[in-house]
Amino acid sequence: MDLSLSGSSPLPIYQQLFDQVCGQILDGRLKSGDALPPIRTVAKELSISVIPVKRAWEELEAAGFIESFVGRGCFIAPMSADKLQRLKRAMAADKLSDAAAYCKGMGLTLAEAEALLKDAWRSAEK
Amino acid sequence: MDLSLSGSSPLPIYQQLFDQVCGQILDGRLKSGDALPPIRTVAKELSISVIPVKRAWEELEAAGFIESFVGRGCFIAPMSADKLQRLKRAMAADKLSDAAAYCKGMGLTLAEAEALLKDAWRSAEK
Amino acid sequence: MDLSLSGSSPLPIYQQLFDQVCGQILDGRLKSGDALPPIRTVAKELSISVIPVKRAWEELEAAGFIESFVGRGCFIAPMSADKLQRLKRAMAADKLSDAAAYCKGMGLTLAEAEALLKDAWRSAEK
Amino acid sequence: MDLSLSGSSPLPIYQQLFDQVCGQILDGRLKSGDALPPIRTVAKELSISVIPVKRAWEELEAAGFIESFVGRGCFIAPMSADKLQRLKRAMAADKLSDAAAYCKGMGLTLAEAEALLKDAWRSAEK
DNA sequence: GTGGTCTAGACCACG
DNA sequence: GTGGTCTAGACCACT
Repeated sequence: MDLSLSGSSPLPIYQQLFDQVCGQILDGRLKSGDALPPIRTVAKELSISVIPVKRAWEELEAAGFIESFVGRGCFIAPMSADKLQRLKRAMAADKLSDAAAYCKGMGLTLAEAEALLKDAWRSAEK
Repeated sequence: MDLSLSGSSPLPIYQQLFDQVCGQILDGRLKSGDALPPIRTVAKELSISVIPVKRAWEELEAAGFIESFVGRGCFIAPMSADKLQRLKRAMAADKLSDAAAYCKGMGLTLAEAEALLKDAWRSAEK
Repeated sequence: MDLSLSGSSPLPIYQQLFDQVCGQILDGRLKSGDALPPIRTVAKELSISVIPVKRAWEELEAAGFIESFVGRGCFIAPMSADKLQRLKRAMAADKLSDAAAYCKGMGLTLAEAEALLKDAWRSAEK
Repeated sequence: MDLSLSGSSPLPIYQQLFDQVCGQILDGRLKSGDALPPIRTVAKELSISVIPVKRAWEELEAAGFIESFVGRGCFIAPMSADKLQRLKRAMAADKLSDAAAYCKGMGLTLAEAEALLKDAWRSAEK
């Protein structure tokens, strides 16, 4: 379980943790039933207090990504591959929809937006 | 000059105001030389204090979008059509770049992303 | 705004606060737009830390009962009288449904349950 | 002896076990003198540790529902049909009383509560 | 002044 | 050991 924090990020710690765990579930690195490390362990490894870790885990639970059990730990919630796939597409569509609305508002044409998307895709690393 | 605030938005008030004025400049509703309403007027219309309005105007001036003259008011800064155009494309490209990186992280292909962009474009109102 | 804590209650502080504010919204003592007292004030009045107060307010916001604005305070969220009414009935129906399922499991008849409900209603104070 | 655990329940494991055994005694599936399965057997079947099972059995004994004999096992305690009946009604009345108080607090009338109870009764399966 | 986030401890119930 | 709740401070951005 690799987690890291960016001191330069404007996002709060708990948000960064949420995003990373969420990402690892969506991209398959974490699967249903996998145990998350105890919050105290994560806190110690990242040299932060338990509070932001706990908060991240809480929001993950509220979002249905994980389940927590007192005395046992936290686990990735059961989720069908199909549901995962739909979630991923929905989130991606959401981001693109935002961008599309913005470009339209700026007076760009669909063709221009597609060209920009292609450029961005190519220059995106990883 | 129509400005509005969203109570549900996580963005601070001054940021919302900045974005709206900025957007109206970029999409042409506000042109070089146009006068901005006095901050007290805006504050009264939106039922907020002058402080966030003042801050929004300040940041607009710092970003070069407006110019303020004590005793006369604030005006949209002169900007060549060409510069405006470049600014617009740059901001749109930025948004698309973000979305592209996200979709790539989610494992989507460029073709899938383009399809989603087209869908979003069609379903976008306004 | 009267809030109180029961030291003997098994419920956590934040839960007690949530229930009380929620109740005051549902029974009309708090109306849309009303300001909630600042969390620090509540904490001081109840001689507790800000944490449980903040948590209660957070859950109220997540549940859609209130809205919070940095620097301005927290306010009862706009909600139509109709929606309020529906919410109240839904919550009451939920409680009764639980009780009904339990009584059924115990082998009681509907008539017996109704008789017990009437008794309870009469003996309920307030 | 069928016992099951709900991962989504907020109740601790020992409590869930307690409730189920208690319920089976009250609804007649378990009768005076019946033997309870050994805690190790239950623990293995439910894939949990013996600790919560042991605790559930202990609380059942403390509540007078079962008797345990070292080396022989645990058995449902003798209880007159009359006492059982009274217990059942008392517990049902308790639940209904809670619900009644809640409905009253919400401003519902007795007639409305009865109507909701009837609805719940009909829609309750099992 | 407000709420939002955080540190560095602590105690509790549960397993 | 685990997570859940809490105290008593602190700093930050926003109004």
